[in-house]
Amino acid sequence: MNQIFQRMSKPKGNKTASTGNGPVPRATIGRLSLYLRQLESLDERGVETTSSNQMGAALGITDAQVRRDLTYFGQFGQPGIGYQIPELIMAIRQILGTDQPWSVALVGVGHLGRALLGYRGFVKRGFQINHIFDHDSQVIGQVINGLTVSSINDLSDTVSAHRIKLAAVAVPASAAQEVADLLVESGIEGILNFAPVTLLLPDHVKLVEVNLAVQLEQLSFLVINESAMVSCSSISQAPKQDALSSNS
Amino acid sequence: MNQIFQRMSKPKGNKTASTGNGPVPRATIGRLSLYLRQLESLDERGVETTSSNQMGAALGITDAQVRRDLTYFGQFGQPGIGYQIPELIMAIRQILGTDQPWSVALVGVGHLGRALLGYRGFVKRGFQINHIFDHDSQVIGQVINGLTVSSINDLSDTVSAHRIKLAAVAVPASAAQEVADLLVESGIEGILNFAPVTLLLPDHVKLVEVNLAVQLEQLSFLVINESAMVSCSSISQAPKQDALSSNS
DNA sequence: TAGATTGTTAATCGATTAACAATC
DNA sequence: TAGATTGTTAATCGATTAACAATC
Repeated sequence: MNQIFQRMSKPKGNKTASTGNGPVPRATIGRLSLYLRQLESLDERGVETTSSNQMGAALGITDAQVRRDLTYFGQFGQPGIGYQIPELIMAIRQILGTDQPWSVALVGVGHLGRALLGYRGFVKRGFQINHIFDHDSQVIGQVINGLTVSSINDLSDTVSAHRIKLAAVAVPASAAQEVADLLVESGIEGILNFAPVTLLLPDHVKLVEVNLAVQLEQLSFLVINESAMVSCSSISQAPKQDALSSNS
Repeated sequence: MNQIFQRMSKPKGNKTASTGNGPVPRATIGRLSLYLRQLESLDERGVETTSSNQMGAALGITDAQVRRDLTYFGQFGQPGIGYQIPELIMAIRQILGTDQPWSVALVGVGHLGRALLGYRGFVKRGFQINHIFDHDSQVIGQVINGLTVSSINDLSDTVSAHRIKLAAVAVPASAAQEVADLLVESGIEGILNFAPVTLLLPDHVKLVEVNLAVQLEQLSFLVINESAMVSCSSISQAPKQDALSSNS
């Protein structure tokens, strides 16, 4: 069991948690994000309590799945009552690591980069883009959303000086591996990659790929196969990787 | 068996295909996109033949998985030889429905919309954004990437007149459901949704959600759980839906 | 021929769900 | 109390993989 599991294992201090729970399915993490969004929406409307049944219904999954997903991390509900929404929101944020803000470096300030800069969903979830970099001397020095574009040459110093852990890579495919190498050298811990290339990274640097062409191909497949699945969220499913609680 | 399966079932005309193959796993479709990207890359370098072993190694999956994925749709290889790359590329394109171009309507021409407009990966994969719409009268009439921004009021007429099947929704969360309703009324068949809301759509309209906050939360989870999985592509995994070959 | 690699089966592995005692 | 709902187990379902005969 690693840090987060220990931290979350007895949130109510009333039971021994997750004995024999086994590894966390990958899909569970994606669903936790969706639970969180749903819970935040209920919270904004002033709802104070919910049930696994209600949460599942909103996302098209079973109540058993919701409860199972949560119990990988502890016990958050009250039998007969359900879940206290503010409490569960805090718990899920802690599990996902968004109970504290993350500073994110953005590399590549084209349209996609600017879209990410302007995306309020990031800030809302505790991700703050604090440093932006580009290769293009025409762009360097520009101020966008209150941030000055730095030269890619400064990336290494800035990332290591500020101990930035996360980066979003929004550069052309041809430059992505080079940028990734720079980030790795500078001590980055996780990369969100938008470039349509398979990045090669050391094991200790985590990677999430966002591949828009893949998403659109999923959609065209669904459309031409009328009988196929109804919808499809962006919960990630990796090419076979170790299960979540296995060792890296 | 539906259209595509019949079409693909005997690509080499030499065997009875996919008897008892069962439904196509959802993850298989996502991997087909990745195979395609890998194959195109090999093809560009002039490589003519590959093997399940080579393809799997490039994506970190087993050779058995690659072969299994392909045999849901037919027999594309030669024992002892492997796969002819150009032939397999064509076959996968046909499976995914990208052997013919798709016309895509884009709704919302903010930074994200512009990023999508400029994304060469779409065109390369046969997706062409031919119509763009926005709500903002300041933006309507502007020419972006050779396309004139139309009023959202014209969306319905344009989509139905041109029988456009796919749309990308890149509007704020608050407007997304309204836009989706408009698209559905106009006869759209598939929606790629970038707005962070759960869209409600009739069953016959397919949906793929791209949720950037979810992706970043996956990344932060991975980073704070050092022992977690190494990486994570954007192959979609839905909250439980029907399997691919089941009926809609 | 010997070596390589496919397509496919059966075995394994992992994730989801139904069911229910425990609890409020 | 009766009704609701949890946490958890065992059963089910689905996806991956090892192994191998068939084939080039």
